[in-house]
Amino acid sequence: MALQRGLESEVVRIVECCRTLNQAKQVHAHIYRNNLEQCSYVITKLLRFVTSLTQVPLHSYPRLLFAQVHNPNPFLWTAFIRAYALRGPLSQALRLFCSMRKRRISPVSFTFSALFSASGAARDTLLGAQLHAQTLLLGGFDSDIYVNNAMIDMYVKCGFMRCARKVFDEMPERDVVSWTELIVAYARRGDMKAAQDLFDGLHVKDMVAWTAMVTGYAQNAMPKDAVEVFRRLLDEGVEIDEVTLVGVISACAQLGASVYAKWIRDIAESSGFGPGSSVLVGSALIDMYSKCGNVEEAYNVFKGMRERNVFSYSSMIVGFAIHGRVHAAIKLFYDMLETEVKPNHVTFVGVLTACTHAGLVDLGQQLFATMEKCYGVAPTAELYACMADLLGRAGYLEKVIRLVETMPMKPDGAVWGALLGASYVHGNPDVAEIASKHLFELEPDNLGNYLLLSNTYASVGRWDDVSRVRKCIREKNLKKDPGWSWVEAKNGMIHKFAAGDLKHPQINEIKKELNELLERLKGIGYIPNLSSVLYDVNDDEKKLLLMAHSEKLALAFGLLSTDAGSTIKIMKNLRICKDCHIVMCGASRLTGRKIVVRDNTRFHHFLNGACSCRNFW
DNA sequence: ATAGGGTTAG
Repeated sequence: MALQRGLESEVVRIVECCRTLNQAKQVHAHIYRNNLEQCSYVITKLLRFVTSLTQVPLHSYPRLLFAQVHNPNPFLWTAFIRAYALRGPLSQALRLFCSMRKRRISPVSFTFSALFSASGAARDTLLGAQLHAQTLLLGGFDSDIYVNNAMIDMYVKCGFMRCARKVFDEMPERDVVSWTELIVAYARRGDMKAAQDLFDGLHVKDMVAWTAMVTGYAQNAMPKDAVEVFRRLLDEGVEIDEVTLVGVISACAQLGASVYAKWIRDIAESSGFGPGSSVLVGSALIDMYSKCGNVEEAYNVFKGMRERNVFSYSSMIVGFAIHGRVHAAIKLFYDMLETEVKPNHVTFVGVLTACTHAGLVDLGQQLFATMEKCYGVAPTAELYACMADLLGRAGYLEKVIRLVETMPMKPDGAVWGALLGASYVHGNPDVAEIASKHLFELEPDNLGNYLLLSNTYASVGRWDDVSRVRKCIREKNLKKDPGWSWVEAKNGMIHKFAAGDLKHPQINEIKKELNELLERLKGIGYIPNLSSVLYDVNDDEKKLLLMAHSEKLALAFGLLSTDAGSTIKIMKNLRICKDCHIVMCGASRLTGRKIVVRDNTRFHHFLNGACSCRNFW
């Protein structure tokens, strides 16, 4: 007996060396020669290997392996069921499970965890619940930690949070995996409060649990909290890996400040996950640098990567596009086509955005038309929105309407929003009415849409319509998002300004600097652009309101607080207005400074009186 | 055996 066991484990060790199907078949012959072909243990190992080869159909050789054992034990059954559970069809996995039950063979916990995982992946709630009932009927499984964890995962994937929570609350013993599964589930639903409460109650936090919190905050647009959690994780001496880094890098990208960028880059490099060694970290850094206004450094990271994937290319293309480096974006796209890396729909979002910013309608249309046939990328709603923006901004409003009518999915807010924006730019209230009618249904509380419609009316002097829309805004009690701007001082400190904000300690100096700048600008022909004011007030009041725009305050502070010759970096939460854009152009000429403004969608690089967007935004 | 993963328009 002992001799037999020794032989079994020796053969199993040989099985574990298999790398190809042919090798597996040779080992199988060896198994025959040693009379081990009925041994479930050995065959289970071999079956696990051959079912991991995705090119081998399960009904061919694997099925033969399984069928030749007369009395397969639960582990062999499970290995075969698991293969179908993972690779499908799920119905076949169930059929096998039923035969196993008919033969009165008891499943093991692994059998259930495989089936739960498959029903979760298939979002098959009914099946999941039936299997849950089975575990209760059979008994003994309700205390099994693997089975319970798999059940939590299944309910979470199917969207049944309360069932998942009930399993969690009632299981006699939980491990860090059970906790993390729920933390992630709450974070994905946007409930960071619940996630944080659970996390606080977890006593043995490991790297994965910490990472789930960092990523959760980053994904819910709470970058400061993400960075805060990451700092605490470092303080506690928890190990980090590339997944942890990606979460916090994404948070730093949202913060958009150079100090955070430098801080996390150093940490990434010193922990051995620099862009040279990790595609994941490298791609995240590309996105971060471009969102921090440093597209050159983004490109340096890109060039320094040993391996590049679709995320690296897409992030870089999008980066070039939002910085107005249109030709760099398009060139990189064509370079990418020469590599093994296949573009996806985000790649096309990037290259189409680049076309939009340069008004390259023909190229954009051609790419959009051939995208699916040549590159296997099916058009998504986002891509239709890009096309609506491309055509609309170039003035082809009817083409956008035709595009919307023919798109295979229901047009979303982005598509109608692009059309409304284009109607405003081209002063077409009739089309603006069509777009806003849909937008008011899809996004009833989005003030921006009402303002765009109202301003489109105003631009052609339809004042009755203007007051009608304004009345509607009042009735709905919609409030304008306060405009904020941030600017980096010399030491990397971030200073925040609201429109008309007088609370800054250096406000008097700032006002003086701004007034002087505006006077000098008037000397070279600057006239305040009163149509940038969205309020119905007299011209003097409009001039005052314009002067108080947060980006102008930020600009003045930037001029005061940074060295002559250095770049001024401003971030803002709303779209930059025409008047501020004119002022930034002029200021870059008068002061010789480079000014970079990140508004809510893209970057403007002002240098020597011109903007990288060529006044087209 | 089970948990954490980056790029997206107006």
